[in-house]
Amino acid sequence: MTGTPSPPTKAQLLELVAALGTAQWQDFAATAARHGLTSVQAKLLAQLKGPVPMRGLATVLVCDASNVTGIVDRLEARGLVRREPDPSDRRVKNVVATEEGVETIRRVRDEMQATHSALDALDEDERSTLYRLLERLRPDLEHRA
Amino acid sequence: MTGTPSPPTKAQLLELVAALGTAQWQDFAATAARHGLTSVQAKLLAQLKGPVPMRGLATVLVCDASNVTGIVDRLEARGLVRREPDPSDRRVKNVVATEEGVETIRRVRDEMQATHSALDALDEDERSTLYRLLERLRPDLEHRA
DNA sequence: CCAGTTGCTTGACGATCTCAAGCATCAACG
DNA sequence: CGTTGATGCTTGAGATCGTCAAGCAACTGG
Repeated sequence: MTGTPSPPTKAQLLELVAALGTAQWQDFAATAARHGLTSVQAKLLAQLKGPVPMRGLATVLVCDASNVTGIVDRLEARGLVRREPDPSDRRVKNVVATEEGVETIRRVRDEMQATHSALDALDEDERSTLYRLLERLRPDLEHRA
Repeated sequence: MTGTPSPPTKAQLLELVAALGTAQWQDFAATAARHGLTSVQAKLLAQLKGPVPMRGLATVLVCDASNVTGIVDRLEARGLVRREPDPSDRRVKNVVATEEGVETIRRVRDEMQATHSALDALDEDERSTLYRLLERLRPDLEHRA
């Protein structure tokens, strides 16, 4: 009954991965927009588990430091983020999410309905399998970029 | 030997999917940049299997039609794309990739090294499994957005 | 103390994005 | 027909995002 189910070409798999990445990004962007955030602002906010220096944000977001200045400016103007001096290096400014910032990004995560309902389509075993496969892709994808 | 390998929470899976989507997008953007294209220009070019009306591009890219005008303007100025009148509706302009445009986007696809080497880490069975799982995610993710 | 490096900001400029407004064309109805 | 409304595309204004070059402050290693 289960002969070989015609293995996908690398190109097909690549296209599917790209399509899903795009769809998830749209879901994220649309959800963030409902909270008055651009997708980049939401992405930055999502990095703030603790205090992070501007330079660190630029590295994570893979962009110029001067770009981070503007994004943090706008988030700070809305009270979602705060700049704190670094006690051990006076050049550094650490960015911290305010309570409102934390709450906002938590809501965005919770309200990504398309993504949530997609993952609900899988049972626990399937999620485990998917997780293990994706974990194998991670190192190559992140280090060669 | 293979007890339950601690099933990932939905949040963990979600984070992993997001991280991989981002990494692949970076790979795509960096590769496109080597050919003098922005990521958005490359993405638009990737849609052109045949003639596509401006409106259709706006739908696929999930953005305003006026935005497409500018992107196509720049691609056209570089000879990667052409605007053709639609024979059955004089309002419509169909966008077609020139030979150079086709060749350029083909190269971008071929040269996404991070993505290719990541997929090479999987054998054929694993790719089949991954493909089937991702296909199940697709409908929910794309339609609810 | 001095030279070089690093962290952040500013300013200039281009690309992306949305919205409102405008023009041309189509489609439908009387 | 001809008017009315919807549709496709472009233009212009204004905000955000992104880079680069330049500048200032502060750290680091002699």
